[in-house]
Amino acid sequence: MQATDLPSISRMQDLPPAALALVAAYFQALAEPTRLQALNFLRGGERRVGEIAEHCGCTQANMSRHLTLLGKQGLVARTSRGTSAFYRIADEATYALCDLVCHSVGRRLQDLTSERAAFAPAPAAPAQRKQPR
Amino acid sequence: MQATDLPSISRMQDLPPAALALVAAYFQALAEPTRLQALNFLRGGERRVGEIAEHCGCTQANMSRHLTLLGKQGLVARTSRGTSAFYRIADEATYALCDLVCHSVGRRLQDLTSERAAFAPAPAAPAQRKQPR
DNA sequence: ATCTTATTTGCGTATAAAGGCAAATAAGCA
DNA sequence: TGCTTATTTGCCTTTATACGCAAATAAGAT
Repeated sequence: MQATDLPSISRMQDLPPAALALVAAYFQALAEPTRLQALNFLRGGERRVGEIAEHCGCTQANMSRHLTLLGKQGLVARTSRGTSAFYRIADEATYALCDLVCHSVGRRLQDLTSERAAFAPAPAAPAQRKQPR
Repeated sequence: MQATDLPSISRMQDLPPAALALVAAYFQALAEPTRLQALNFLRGGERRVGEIAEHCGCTQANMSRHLTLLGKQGLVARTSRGTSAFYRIADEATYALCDLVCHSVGRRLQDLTSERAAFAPAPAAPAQRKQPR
């Protein structure tokens, strides 16, 4: 039973400015290295908070917060069994999304690298850096 | 002439933790409603800073900053003609990316809406809100 | 050269995010 | 019940971000 008149919005162009805040919050959830690392780790399947924290090299408390945030954006889902809490990827779009960005970033990294290579034939001692600061 | 051994990384799984910071920065650029609105606007083609600012209802100074930030992540490109600066979408992935997120967000909005509808048959006076806060 | 328009930058401020640490909560087990 | 383990929450500090406003810069036009 469908509730409203939102036909599953598919293009950002169609969003009213107010709704862009939701999209921004979604991106915000992905805008943190530790959270991305956690998501990467969760590709291996459901994991406990402690495991994830250890893998990412941060405290359990912080990882708990990160996972809560990801959960609020629907990126991960939580199940508690016994005294443990298991998290798993909940939004399949995450994969495509991250890979898409990785492609863009990778391409840009490559551009920067070859650009730098063109300016500095000798690989050692990057005296005058050519990075975008 | 290809410079390095980076074969255009395509999956985030393959990224070393250090590189995740770059991906995070990319997402961070998209994690702001005004910037998303500006990107939306730029779908119509190249625009001046002033135009974009007006469309988004913010000062020119702030829009200039936003666009600079988007530029640093390779999302937009700049061309100056006369006394004006024109910006345009530079990363085609942006479209796919935003639409992907809009789909996820839209679906989630729909879920929340129908969930709320199930709990509160009367549309007025949301006394006990059922939002995720 | 001076003025005008468009854009960018500097600086101060307010708000949000992340992490450390300790305490609170929850679920099993002796 | 008391103990243990796992997770979450509260409080604080630090750092980053967004914005307002004024001043600086850039490119034309008179």
